[in-house]
Amino acid sequence: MKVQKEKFFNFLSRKRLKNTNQRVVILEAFLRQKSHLSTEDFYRQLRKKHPGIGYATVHRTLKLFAECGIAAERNFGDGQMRFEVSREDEHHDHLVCTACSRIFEFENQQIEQLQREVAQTYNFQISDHRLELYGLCSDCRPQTTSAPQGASPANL
Amino acid sequence: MKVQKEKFFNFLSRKRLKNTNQRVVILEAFLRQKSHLSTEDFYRQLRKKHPGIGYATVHRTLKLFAECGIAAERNFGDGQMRFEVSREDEHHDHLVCTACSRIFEFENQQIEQLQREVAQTYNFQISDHRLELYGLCSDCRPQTTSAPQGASPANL
DNA sequence: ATCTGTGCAAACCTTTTGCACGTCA
DNA sequence: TGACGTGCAAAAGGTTTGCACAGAT
Repeated sequence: MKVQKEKFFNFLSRKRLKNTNQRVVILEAFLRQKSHLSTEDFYRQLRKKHPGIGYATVHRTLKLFAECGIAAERNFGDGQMRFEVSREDEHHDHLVCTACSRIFEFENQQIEQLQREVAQTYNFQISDHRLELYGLCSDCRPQTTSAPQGASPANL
Repeated sequence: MKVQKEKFFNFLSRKRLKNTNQRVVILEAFLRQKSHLSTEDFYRQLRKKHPGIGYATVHRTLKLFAECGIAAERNFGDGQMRFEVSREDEHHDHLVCTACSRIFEFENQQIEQLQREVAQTYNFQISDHRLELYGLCSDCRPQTTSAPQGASPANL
């Protein structure tokens, strides 16, 4: 996570932006964040430790993260924007459980390669892509083959 | 498109819903619609010929279409919901041009198969999926001819 | 000292809903 | 006739912005 911190601080000084206490707090909470939290959820979690912080500040800071490349905005169609830590060297896609709302990540080079081929067919220059599989995770699907590994109501 | 009409009318009678003039008008406009219009755009287009119709009616009717299976809701992350005609026998994905906003459809069975394999790996029961490739379409990309890949600064 | 950042509240934008009236069956 | 549908306007749910004060350089 050091890479991302440096990247952000470099971004700040390059743009003549200020390195405030709030930004540091939000940055660390963001990098420590487990998964794909919505701005709202992230904000609520943050307020537990830093009650004085404002939603707008969090929102604007997350936007800065996205602008400088350490965060990626995600939108799973539920009307909420989500942010996740973004690393340069890897791209992953998502499995979204429609029952418990948990989100799992996966990576598949074959699919990525086929996407490039599709793009070539259409003479399309890809800059980004998103692939999401919606359905029931192993904990939520009707007959779990083996033992459920952690019955968790999870988020919300 | 006859299939969809019948499907909708069956749906209406099955649910004891009424077959109003507005619903017919919206249904026909929807089936005639070329591409992935947002509710707002669809509504504006519809009002040209049917100025009396209300946004809420259009919205509720599109939801009915989705519920009965002749429409699929799409969300390309721009904060607007989009509806497209949905056929049972085919699934397609999208190429979204970030310059001209046009949306192209494609179908790739290999990718679909790989998705099923990924799901199996995670013991995930897929009910739906979405794959979108974002970038520049052939009309919008800098040089369509033979630019060596990588000569583009891309986004920001 | 200056210029940016923050927190609050309000604006915004799209989707959804309540309600009184109109319409289909 | 009675239940459902419609159109209007307002609510809701989320994101974004204006502004006056606070803080970083």
